[in-house]
This record gives sequence, C-alpha cells and structure tokens, in this order.
Amino acid sequence: MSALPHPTIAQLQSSSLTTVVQQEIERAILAGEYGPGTKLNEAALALKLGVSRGPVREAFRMLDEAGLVRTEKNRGVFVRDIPLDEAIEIYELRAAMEELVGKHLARGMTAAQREEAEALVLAMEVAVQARDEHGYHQLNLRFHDRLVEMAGNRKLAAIYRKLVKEIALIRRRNLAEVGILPVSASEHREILEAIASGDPERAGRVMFDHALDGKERMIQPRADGGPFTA
Amino acid sequence: MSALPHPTIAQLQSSSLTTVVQQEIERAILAGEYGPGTKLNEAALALKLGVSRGPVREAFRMLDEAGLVRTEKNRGVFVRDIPLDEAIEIYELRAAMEELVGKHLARGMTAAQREEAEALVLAMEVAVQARDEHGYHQLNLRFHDRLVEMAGNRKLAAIYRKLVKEIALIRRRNLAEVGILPVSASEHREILEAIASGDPERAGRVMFDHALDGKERMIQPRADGGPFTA
DNA sequence: TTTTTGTAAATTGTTGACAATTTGCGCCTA
DNA sequence: TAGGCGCAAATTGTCAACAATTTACAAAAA
Repeated sequence: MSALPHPTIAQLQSSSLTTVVQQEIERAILAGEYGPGTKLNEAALALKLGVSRGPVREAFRMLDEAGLVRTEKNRGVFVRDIPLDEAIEIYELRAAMEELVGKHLARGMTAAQREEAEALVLAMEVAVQARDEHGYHQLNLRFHDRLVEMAGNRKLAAIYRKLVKEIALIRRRNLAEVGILPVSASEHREILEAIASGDPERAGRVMFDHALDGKERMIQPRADGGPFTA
Repeated sequence: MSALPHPTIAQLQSSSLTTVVQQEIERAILAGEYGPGTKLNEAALALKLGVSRGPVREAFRMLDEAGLVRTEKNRGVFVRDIPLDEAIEIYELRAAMEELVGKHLARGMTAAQREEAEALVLAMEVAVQARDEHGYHQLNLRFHDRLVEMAGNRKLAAIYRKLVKEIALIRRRNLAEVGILPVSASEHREILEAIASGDPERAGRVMFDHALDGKERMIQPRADGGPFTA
C-alpha cells in the first residue's frame, strides 16, 4: 500500500555518509579547492566533514575508480594530475563522441529540443555581450551536455560526463583562459544550423571540429591574443 | 639510490587487501559465479576471503562505480542486472567505438600489428574447425581488445574494456548462443581486409556492422536495428 | 657541508565492536 | 485462511582502537 516516495525522501534514503562525502569531495575537487597533485588527508577530511575515516575511505575508492584521484598504497590519496598525453586523448575521445552526437541529432530532433538548444545559444550570446565569463562557461557546459543527452544513449551521456569531469581537473597550461569566450560563441549557431540541415556528416564534422578546439586551447600557449574575433 | 622496483615487487606494493578483494569479486562476477541480481553478503565474503568487512565494503564501492554492482542503502549490494534498453545502448556505443577504431587503423597500421591481428584471426579459424567454442570466444575478445588498443587512445581502450565487462554480465536472453561462431569468423577476415585497404570509411563501417551483430544476437526475436545507427 | 642513520611523530591499513535498519517468523485477529 | 503485529535474528552503517608503514627530523659520520 506504500506509494512512491517523494523525490527528496528517496534521495535521503539513498544517501549514506559515504555518498555524501564522495559528492562533497568531488565538488571540492571540481571547484578547484583541491588542485591536481594535492594530497587528501583521511583524518583531516573526516574531521572537517564530521564523520569517521571509514566513509571517507569508501568515498576515496569511488573517486579513484572515477579517475578523479589516484591512490598510492601506504602513502595516501592525491587529486589526479592528468598528464598532457592523456589529456589529449580525452579531448580527442570527447570530440569523437560529439561527432557521434551531431550525426544522430541531424537525423531527427524534436521541435522542443531545438528550441531548448537555441535558447541556450541565445543565452550564451547574451553572456558574451555582458562579458559574463562564468555564466558563459556554465551555459556552454550545459549546451553540450544537453545535446549529448538528446542523442538518446544514456551510456554515452554518462561516459561523456565523466570525461568532462576529468577535463575539469586538467591543469590549466595556459593561464590566459580569460577572454576566449566569443571565439566559440559563433560556432554554436553553426552547430545548430548543421543539425537542422539534416546532414549527419556535416553536423558530425562541425561538432567534432568544435570539440577539438578545446584541445588546441589547452595545448597552445595562446598564440593570438585577439579575444573578440567573432 | 633506489632503483626501479622489480615488476612483481611493484605489484605487491600496489596491492592492498581492498584491491585484491575487488579483483576477486570482479573475477567471480564476470565468471558467472554470482549471476545478475545475486545479493553479495559483506560478512560472508569477508569470511570467505579471510579479511574483515572494511576492505570488502571498499571493494564494493569500486565495483559500484564501475557499474558491476548496485548498492541499496541498508539493504546490501547486488550484482547488476542490466535492463534490455541499457544493454542495447551499451552495444550501440561499443559499435560506435569500434567504428572509430576501424577508421583509425585504416589510416595506418604497423606490419607487426597486422601480423598479430592476422595470427589471431587464423587461430580463431582453427578454433572454429575444432569446434572449440570457449577458445574461440577468448580469441574473439582478445582480437577486438588488441585492435582497440592499437588505435592508440588509451582512454578509449579503457572505456571499451569497461563496456565489455558490462556486456559480460548482461543476462543471456537467447540461450541459443551455441553454434554461432562461424558466422562472425568470416567477418574477421573482412575486417582485416577493410583495414588493409586503407579506406577509413569502409573499415569503420565493417567494424561497426560486425559489432552490431552482437546486439542482434542478444535481442530475442529478429528485431530491426534501433536508433543511433551512426 | 653532505650523507647516513636512528628514533619519534604522523598517516594509512585493518580489524572488531556497537548502533541502526531490515528481514524472518511465530502469533494473533478478523 | 489471509493479513497484520511484534519481537528476535540477521545484516548493514558507522565508529574507535590497534597495527603497519611512511614521513619528519635531529644527531652522527664521511
């Protein structure tokens, strides 16, 4: 006779200390509070989070499996510092996945989906005008995440999100990440047009090339300084 | 002045009880000793492996993150039973990844790589003649694993292997898996030829189609190809 | 000075104990 | 007989203590 539990209740029921700790550490890592290479101290984290070391250790195992930290026996857990060659591979794999997404979306997209994507592009353009870098970055992540999800393969989407998380902790090799935003802003409209054209090859190629730009921006120490080339 | 540790010593140093337990449980799951849906008892496993519950719990968290088990709070850990729709998505994603591999290998493969691949195909043909089903299956897994690794993207290879593990615990829906072997045996030569032809599109298509055969064999009736036919 | 060595402190690995929750089952009641 | 109630057993969640290892540092030796 029990009805379906309320969403928030279901969430509380599913959350153990371990998952809460795991999410908090993951959040802190992705927020940059613990930079790559940082050692994570079990006892200190446990004290800070008000739990014992057990849940912290279990959370460490999850984060290790997710590729966000690296464990050295008897030495501790460290925030992963992704080497350049692996970073390149991650970017290239993500590009291939986005190409796949583009191909699929070009074969058919609902009107609601297209409207949502266009709204995000519009919001990005507004953010560019307002020089709202953080807002633009968040919208950009959301735009690509939504497109990947719209492709309809949840496994693909899940893996894509893991890759994005790993990319988030790739050490910024070019500190001048500032002022880049408008370069890719115009490409988003191109993506939408390519998808709308119904040409899978073209949509795939556009998304692939767009994704690879991220790799180039990571590798190159910013050759051109012109921010607003849009 | 410490020299590089001997490989076996390095392995011992890196293996904690948790990793040993994790590997053993994973092995048992993939070997089918614990079928999908089976409940894994913490205390029983700890007793069986001669450790306390701590390492077992940590191993559970790793296996959960890897997608091999599912955890229900206060109820326990269960071997995952992958639903049909997710299984289809996994097969389709794997097919897309193999297409990627085919495209890449067609652009260039060393002589040693080609020889190794041909040796595996030859061994498979021998296994087919000998009606050695298990041997064929192992060789088939190894053949595809090697090709994926030869593509040169370790991240792609790592994710591919995770997918293969998940596929291994997809409940066999059609028990008539027996006697299928020669069907795909001939396709492997076709894959090699397509790669050798140097035509990325052709090699990709051949590997994609070949990979999708696995999906068809899983789905009970003669179903048509689903979405995501990238 | 530079290196080595030994000892104390800090940190991780593992375990067993206790608390909280779920499960199993006999019993009662309608 | 079917269904609900309640208590005991089993199981999971969490914690604190102990063991093993590494790290830090000072003293001794080259």
